Amino acid sequence: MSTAAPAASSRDLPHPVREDIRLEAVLHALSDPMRLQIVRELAADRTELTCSQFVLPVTKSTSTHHFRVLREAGVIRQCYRGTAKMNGLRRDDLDDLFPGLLDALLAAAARQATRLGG
Amino acid sequence: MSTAAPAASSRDLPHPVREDIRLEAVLHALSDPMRLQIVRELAADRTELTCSQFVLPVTKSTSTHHFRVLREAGVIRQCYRGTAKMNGLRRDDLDDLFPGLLDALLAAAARQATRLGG
DNA sequence: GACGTACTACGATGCCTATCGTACGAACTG
DNA sequence: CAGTTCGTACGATAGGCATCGTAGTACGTC
Repeated sequence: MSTAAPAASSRDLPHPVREDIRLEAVLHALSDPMRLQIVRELAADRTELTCSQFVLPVTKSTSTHHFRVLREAGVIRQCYRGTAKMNGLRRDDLDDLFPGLLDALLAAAARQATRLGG
Repeated sequence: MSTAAPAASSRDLPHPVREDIRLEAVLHALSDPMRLQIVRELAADRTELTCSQFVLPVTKSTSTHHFRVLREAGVIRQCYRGTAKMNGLRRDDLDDLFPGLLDALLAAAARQATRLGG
C-alpha cells in the first residue's frame, strides 16, 4: 500500500477485494484461450505490461473486453499510467486465497502448450 | 447383437481420449457451481457414484446436461451398469496430463467452501 | 408382456458472451 | 491548439448455454 495518491492518473478501475474473488469466476475467466494466453504472458514477464504489448488475434474492442473479464474476476490488477493501461497478475491475492492453484494452472497451461505445439 | 459385448452394458458413451483433453475445456467445465460440486463429491467419495446419488437443485434434464459436459471435457468417466449410470473421476488421466492441478483445484474449492460456509 | 426406475433426446426459452465497427475520451507531443 | 496514441463505450450480431417440460428408451423385475 502506501501508494499515497500516486498521481499516476485520475481514472481508476473497479477491482473486487480479495475476499470477493470467487473460484468459479477465476476458472471461467481462464477457460477462454485468449485470456489464458494473456495470463501466461503476464506470469512469464513477472512485471506489469500494457494492453498494447499483447499481440492478440482480435480487435482492440474485444481485447478490452477480455482484460475487463480478467480484472472483474480478480485475476489481474489494472491501472492507468498516462495513456497506457498497466496489467499485473494478482499473485499475492490468489496465492493467499488458493495456495498453489495459480502455479498449478500455469504449469498445466505450459505443459499443454508444449505437448500441442511441439 | 453378437458384438463381443463387455458384459457391463451394451450402451457406451463417447469419451475423449487422454491426449484430447484440453485445459480450457476442463476449466470451463469446473467454472459452473453445479459441476464443481459434482466433482467435489466424486473426489470425496473416491468411488463411482450414480447420477441419482447427487442431490442437485435442478431437474433431471439439467443434471444429465451437466454430467455430459463433465464427461465431454474429460473430467469424469461414465458407464452404464444396468439402469444406473456410474460416474467416476478421471484422476489418472488428469494427473498425468496436468500434475497437481486437480488437487489444487479441489483444495481451492474446499478452502472457498470453508471460508464462505463457516 | 406389464410395470417401475433411471436416464436421455428434443424443443423452447431466456440469458450470457465473444466478436466486430464506429465514435468517443484521456493523455502525451509538437 | 492540432495531431497522435491508447484505450473505452455503445450498439449490433451471432452463437453458446443453463434451465425447463414432455416424451421416449433401456434395463431390471414381476
